[in-house]
Amino acid sequence: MRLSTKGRYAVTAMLDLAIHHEEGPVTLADISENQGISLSYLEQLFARLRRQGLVEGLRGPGGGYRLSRRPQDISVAEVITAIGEGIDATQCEGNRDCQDGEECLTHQLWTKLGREIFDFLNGITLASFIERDDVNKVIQRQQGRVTLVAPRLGKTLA
Amino acid sequence: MRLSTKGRYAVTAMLDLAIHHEEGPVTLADISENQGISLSYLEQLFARLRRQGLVEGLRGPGGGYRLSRRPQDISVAEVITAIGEGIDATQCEGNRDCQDGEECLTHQLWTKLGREIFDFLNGITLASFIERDDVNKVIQRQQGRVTLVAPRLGKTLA
DNA sequence: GTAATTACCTAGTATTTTACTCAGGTAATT
DNA sequence: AATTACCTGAGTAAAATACTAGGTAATTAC
Repeated sequence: MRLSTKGRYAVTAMLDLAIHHEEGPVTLADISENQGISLSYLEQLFARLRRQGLVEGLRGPGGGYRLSRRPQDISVAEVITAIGEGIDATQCEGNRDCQDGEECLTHQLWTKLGREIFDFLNGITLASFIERDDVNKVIQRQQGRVTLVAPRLGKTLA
Repeated sequence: MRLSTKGRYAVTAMLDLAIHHEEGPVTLADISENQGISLSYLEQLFARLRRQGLVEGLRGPGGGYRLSRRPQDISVAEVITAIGEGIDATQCEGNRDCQDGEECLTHQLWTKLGREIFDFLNGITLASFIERDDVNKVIQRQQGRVTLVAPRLGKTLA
């Protein structure tokens, strides 16, 4: 289990989609502007998310991306693994022979801990995370603010 | 909250120390051989762990590193942050002004999730992780094996 | 139809991080 | 005094990160 800024981008972008799940697709341009991520980088991330079946793209005006499943059916762990951060990456990857014909201590301990972290993140869905009071308050505030200041910003925050 | 192979090295090395906590200090040379990490790289990691007060080094023959605190008083989260992976690393780091004078959505969502992951890992101590039956079984097996095959390997697995 | 909008794709690249190597220190034990 | 350990800093190859540039394809609005 790995966890880097790349995973953070993917998760927050997916949360953005989840927030606007009822309102139709969200364009990457909106997410890019919102979250300060370059458009092309987002495209690369979403290419993976799409190949993993987490999102679907809709071309043309009014298009964008939307979640393939309901927000309550997509976990944070799924998003992180979808962009390729679920790979174990131990030196002795598949090998059970990394040390004298047995698994090494590193392998055993880390795969165990990694699985626990995965299980933990697998229990957090996009919906469960958004539906909290504290997070919800921020979303409401942001929506109000941006609608007021720049209503043409797009669906992401409008 | 970040989590990379660097963090894995640190955590597994600390677990190694925790396993032999009753037996005196463990040398980096032993850990290096055990876990397949270069000695100098380990020295760099342990320099940080020492500065954070998680371990203490004992020089001279028979020396090595040992935990500063009891294994039940050191959490996995502490180890990861000690080597510098606890830093938030959002683009709008301390700034609450990253977007139009307000915190951005990314910042809010991720710091929230990051704190949850931290709390989770903070609940796992070196002792609690080792004392499980399944992990313990592996440790026992490894100790038996190495003692049999190469008794002079050192304290780490002997 | 045509033009605009959006997804989608490929290749290249600068920067940072990772993981390591080397070369020399300093300090404590025997 | 010799041994064995820790410490420091500089350098470096490989990988990951984050981005740039330039296309093609599908859909919508006119």
